Order: sequence, then C-alpha cells, then structure tokens
Amino acid sequence: MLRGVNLRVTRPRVAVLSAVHDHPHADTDSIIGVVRAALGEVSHQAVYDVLRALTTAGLLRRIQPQGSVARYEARVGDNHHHVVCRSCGAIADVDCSVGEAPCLTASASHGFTIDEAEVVYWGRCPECSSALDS
Amino acid sequence: MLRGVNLRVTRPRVAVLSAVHDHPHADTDSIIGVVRAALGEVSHQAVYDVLRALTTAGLLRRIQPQGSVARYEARVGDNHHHVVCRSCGAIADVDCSVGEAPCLTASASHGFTIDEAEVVYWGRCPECSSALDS
DNA sequence: CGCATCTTCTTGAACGAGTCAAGATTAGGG
DNA sequence: CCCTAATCTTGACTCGTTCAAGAAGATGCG
Repeated sequence: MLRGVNLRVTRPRVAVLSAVHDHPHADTDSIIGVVRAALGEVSHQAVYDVLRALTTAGLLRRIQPQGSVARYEARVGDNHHHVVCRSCGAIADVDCSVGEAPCLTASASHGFTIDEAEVVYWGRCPECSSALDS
Repeated sequence: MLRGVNLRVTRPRVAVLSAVHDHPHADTDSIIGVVRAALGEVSHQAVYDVLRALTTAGLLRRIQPQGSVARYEARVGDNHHHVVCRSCGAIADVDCSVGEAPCLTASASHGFTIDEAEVVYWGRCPECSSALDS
C-alpha cells in the first residue's frame, strides 16, 4: 500500500497509517498517542511528517473544521462529506447527497476553475441534542 | 446598526465594521491595518475582541478555509458560499447553486440535527489558472 | 450636565498547533 | 554487504490567537 505510492516502508509510517484507519477523524495528538502505544517513543515531528507525506500521496485526507485542530481520515476518493457537532466537535461521515459531485456546479464561479466541492454540515450529535433537551 | 444588536458604539467597532464591509474576506492582520489607518494606534486585542463580538452578534461571519488564517465578511444570512484558489488563497463569493438550502438534506445524518451546510469550492482563480498555462 | 457603573480597550504575557533546521539513522537498490 | 538518499530525532522557533489585569470610555440616571 505504501509501496504503491512510492514511499519507503518504515515502522512509523505503517503505524500512522493503521492508526488513522482504526481511528477515523482523529486529531494529530491522538494519532501520536496511538502510534506511541504501538511503537514506543516516536517524535511528533515524524508523525507530522508522515501525515503530510501520506496526505500528499493521496492515502489520507486532512480535514479541519473551524475551531478544530487538523484531523485525518483514510477514506479518500469517494467524495463524501462530514457532519460536525457544534458542541462536542464529533465528526461523522455523510455520503454525498445529490449524486457523484454535489454542488460542483457553482452558479457564478467568477472565472475560477473549480475542481472540488467540500461540504461541511453543522449541527448537533444525538448525545448533545438530548443533553440540550434535559 | 451596532445598537440594533445591543452593542456599545465605540470608534474601534465602527472602524472594524466598515473595514470588513470595504474589504470582504480580509484576514485579521489586514483589518488591523485598515483600522489603524483610520484611527491611529489600536491594539490587536481590541480588533480580535470586536471581531468576536460582532461575529457572535451575527453582524459578521468568520470563515477559515484550510491552510488560511481567519477571515471575516459582512454578508450574513443570505446563504452563500465561497470559492478558494488553491495557489493564491483568493476567495470569492458564490451564490447558492441549488436553491435556498443547498445539500442541506444529507443522505445519512447519523442522527445529527443539522442546521447549516457550509460549502467550499476549491480550484484556481483566473490569474493563477493562466499563470499555470504559461 | 455630571456622576456611577459596567463594558470595552490597552498592554504585555502566554499558549499551542504546526514548522524549520541540523545531524543521526535507516530503508532499498546495486 | 555497502552506499546514498530519504526519513527520523531533537530542539528551537514562528505565528495566530487567547488570557489577564488595569485604564479608559460609553451609557443611563439624577
């Protein structure tokens, strides 16, 4: 999998990759924690580095809703979006609601060449919703 | 306008508000610059404070595409979205392409109560597009 | 108009995510 | 097995943003 994108196979890389697979939408700190649990001491720099390398290679996707730190997920290339909870910051996946490329045709694009539409739904997760009612 | 939302009318506030009106999508630093040009010395803290107050009051909207610092705009409540240039970071407004509330109906919302859909289009602005061709 | 009060601004320090840089390690090809 | 270039470690540092304490200013009332 790493070889498929011309990257050397190192222990930190394998660990980061499986960490993200096992913990979708995890922030960098959590990933560092998981990786350290698996490998022992690993520098945060290495994790940042690996995350960037994998993101650039297209194996990971970086998401960063407002007011949150960077998070990573392994689902790539399937054009899905995210729901973010306004109170607790939980993130869930949402499949594209209107076909293959949702809203990709902006009405007035000002001459921009658009290649991607990113959608973030804001609301409250079930837990926070019911917590508000009580 | 400020009184309408129960905020005291101070020189920094007026200056910030008109700065954002005149410079849509400006980042905080630019706003500080504009405000200082108008008023003389103003602390960055005051600007941050005012921006937050106005955002909370609903007079401004804060946007923050990935890899960019916070930006503010005065168009609120009309459900429009943004195109962001991948190379130079320029931002332009895009009216909602599919009616009042675009994509607001996610297919599988995981029980989330959704109240807003935020759309960011990624691409290249006319300048950067042609710069790439040459 | 002047005063009391509470909000807002100034000053200065602190925080945290992320980045930069230099040198030690290590994976992979020959 | 060895060489070379990519990768990891260590540690310092940047930059946007926030926190805190005290001074200044706006608003309402007499």
